[in-house]
Amino acid sequence: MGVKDEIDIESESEMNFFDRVYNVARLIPHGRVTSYGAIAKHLGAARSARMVGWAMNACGGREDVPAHRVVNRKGVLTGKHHFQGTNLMQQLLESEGIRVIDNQIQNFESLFWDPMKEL
DNA sequence: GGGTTGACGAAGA
DNA sequence: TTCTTCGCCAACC
Repeated sequence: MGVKDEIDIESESEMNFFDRVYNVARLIPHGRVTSYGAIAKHLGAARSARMVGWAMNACGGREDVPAHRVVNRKGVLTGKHHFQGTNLMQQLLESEGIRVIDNQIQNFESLFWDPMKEL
């Protein structure tokens, strides 16, 4: 029986960077948003915020990954162009009670969800 | 194999 | 204070 040891996720550190990004993104509660840098920082790569964005691009259109809840540090929907349609990202956020004006999330600081602080 | 790009962010001038 | 530059690392040309 030791042929295949159950590869349990003992530690997230063993996971790929992309998977870890998706894992955190899934934890974002509805009606809340976070930033790429916050996720990167939580993963221990504070300076790899770009990789988080790149990971979202690689996610494709996976519903498990609420990429629309991830914006840059300013609360601007910088990646909305990567979603289907022109303002799908904004509509998804507004659908959760988040007000978005001109690609800018209103009351961003209050809606901000810090994975390090919440987790 | 090397240079550029990218859904970012922090630090420096 | 704003503007510029660097870092980060994977993917693309």
